Amino acid sequence: MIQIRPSQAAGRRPAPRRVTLRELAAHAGVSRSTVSLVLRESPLVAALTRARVRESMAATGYVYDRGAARLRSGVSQAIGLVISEITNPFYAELTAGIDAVLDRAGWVAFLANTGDRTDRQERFLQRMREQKADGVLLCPASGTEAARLGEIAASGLPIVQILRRTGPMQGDYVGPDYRIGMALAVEHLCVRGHVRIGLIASDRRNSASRERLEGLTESLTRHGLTPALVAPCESSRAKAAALAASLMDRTDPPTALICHNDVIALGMLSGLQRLGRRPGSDVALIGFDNINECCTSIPALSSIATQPAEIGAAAADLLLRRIADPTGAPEQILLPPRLVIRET
Amino acid sequence: MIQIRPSQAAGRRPAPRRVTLRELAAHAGVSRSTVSLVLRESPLVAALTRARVRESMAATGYVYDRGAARLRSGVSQAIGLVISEITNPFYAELTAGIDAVLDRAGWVAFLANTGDRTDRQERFLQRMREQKADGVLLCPASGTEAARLGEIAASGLPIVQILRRTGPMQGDYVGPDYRIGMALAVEHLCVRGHVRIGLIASDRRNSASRERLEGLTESLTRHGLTPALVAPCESSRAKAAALAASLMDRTDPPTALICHNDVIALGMLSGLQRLGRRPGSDVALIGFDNINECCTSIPALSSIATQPAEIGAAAADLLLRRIADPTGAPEQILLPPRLVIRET
DNA sequence: GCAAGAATTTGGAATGATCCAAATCAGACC
DNA sequence: GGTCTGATTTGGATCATTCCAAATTCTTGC
Repeated sequence: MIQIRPSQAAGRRPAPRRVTLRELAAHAGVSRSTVSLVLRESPLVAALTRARVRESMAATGYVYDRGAARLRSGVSQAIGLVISEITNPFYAELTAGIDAVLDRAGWVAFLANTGDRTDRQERFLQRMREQKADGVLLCPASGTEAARLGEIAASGLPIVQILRRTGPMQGDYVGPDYRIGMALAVEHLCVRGHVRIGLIASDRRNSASRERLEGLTESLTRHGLTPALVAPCESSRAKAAALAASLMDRTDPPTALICHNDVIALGMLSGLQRLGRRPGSDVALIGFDNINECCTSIPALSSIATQPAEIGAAAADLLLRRIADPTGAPEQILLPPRLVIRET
Repeated sequence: MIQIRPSQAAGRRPAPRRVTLRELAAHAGVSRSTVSLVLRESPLVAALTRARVRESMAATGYVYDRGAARLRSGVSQAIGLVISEITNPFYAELTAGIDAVLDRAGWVAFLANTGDRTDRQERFLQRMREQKADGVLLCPASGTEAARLGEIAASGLPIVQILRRTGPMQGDYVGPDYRIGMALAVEHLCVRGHVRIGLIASDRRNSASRERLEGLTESLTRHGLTPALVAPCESSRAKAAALAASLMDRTDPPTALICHNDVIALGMLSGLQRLGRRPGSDVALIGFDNINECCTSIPALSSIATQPAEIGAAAADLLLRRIADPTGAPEQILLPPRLVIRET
């Protein structure tokens, strides 16, 4: 797996050796230590010296070697980002929010897309330890064991979980408040007189699904109701569209559907339409996440807005704080969603 | 920017020091060099010795330090991935394709989202050099200067461009064959008797836009036609929807529209519908990229399929080859699109 | 039992930065 | 001029690995 001497290819272009800190120091006529202090913006060096070193940097085209620095200092300015399903637009927005914060702070992120599989996740976490990332933002794949994450965290790699949390929620976590989201949706539907409300759910083995279901049940209970149905569905338009028929064939079909996310809701939307049902009048339909597409679908999809970019930003922020202070008290940050009512 | 001693936080959890190769060697009763060879799967070591070292690895919980290895060997097994617009589903698919290849090969990627701005791109490329990535997959931001990329490549950081290419296309590049895509669409439309065919375009300063326009013009010329209109539009549903009215208000409105990408096409789709036009019968509408959403929009969007995951995989493949052999001849790989006709 | 050759194993130097304690420098004051 | 003090600057050790040439061990044939 680790390559030995990857065919060094007897450089025709002779791979122009980089200027090192040592050479830079010689060029500026100061010691290595002084240059190092300048690089790290230390206030210890005299203004004049700093200026001279800066000039030499420009003149020689010096490039800082963060890897070498990391070896001694222990800080790599890099984190891992583990996403379970990057092709879902929601995660793309989340990623953009994270990326913006990291860029501003001068950090970089390793990206991995697990496809919600624990083996890929495990492999990637291992690589993060090998690369000595300073921390990891993790949306744990369904089926991740809390104990395993505990081990990794204990080995000195701070983890902030996003969107989903494993086990007894004690570590750092940032995500939407799914319960409030469900409460908003249920409230809205009950006011309109809906009584048979169903949930198109997802994999029960992750907290994001469980919390949605619990939120729904609690909210319905407050109105003296129970879920009319709970149908699991993979997160894909096609699967959701296909599911529509079997739901509507029932003897007592639901009058309102809340979907685990917008991808499913949009699939359901077109599935229902192909069956000749008109979402919004025949059947109420509410998605989750409020991705861009909701505004332009026909009819426009109502959705519970979870503000992925803000969640990403808050998570990145928290991870950087945790890296700076590994012993601080764990934080659980829940961002309240809003309900965006459109035509369905 | 570079932090000095980020508040080492007087470890309560005492940050369990990692086992080093030296300690591992002692545990296994061999030399550092031998352990190093085992780690790199060298055939030089005796099977028995290898087994012993492997046992010790498991027993001590050793974690390879790729950063330290890189310092000596020069290979980091990490690359940079620079995307211009991650929230576009097309790029998300592309990223997934890249990620799959890298994962299989045991590499990791640094991710950056430039938002199509050259300053962010420049900043990120600088960080890649500091982190000593072995290479970069780059979708150059509009306005990127070819000379700048040349400099960077000459400094020893291999670059494979994806989707867009700057300047005289001489470096490594992987992307769809936009011209063929346009030819397919034009052919299809002309056969149906369309004569007034328009293009909803994008920023002209990148090759992906220029090649689309050129492809369209060439294909139309072969039919003795010229573009009925070329309207620039930002890559957003809302902007595209808003644009619809002004297009249809013309005295001689186009009967067919080809859109720069599906995001724009879907915005246009709903914009047209709100104006009371029926895409597919009143106006032909063809998108570009064939993202998932095309199948489930109502009416289903016809689109030129560019197979992002395959492009990503091919690009990652090429970059790994280029890293292994920096002196090889540059390759330009164009993947032929297919036309997927649906309801519009 | 020994030489030759192949198969393994090894220790010192190197990679490019930071850390740290100690050295040097510059003023201020007597 | 000498001493004290605070501000700068410095060199040697160190971080965890690989490289390389040389040393050691094992086979084989006579």
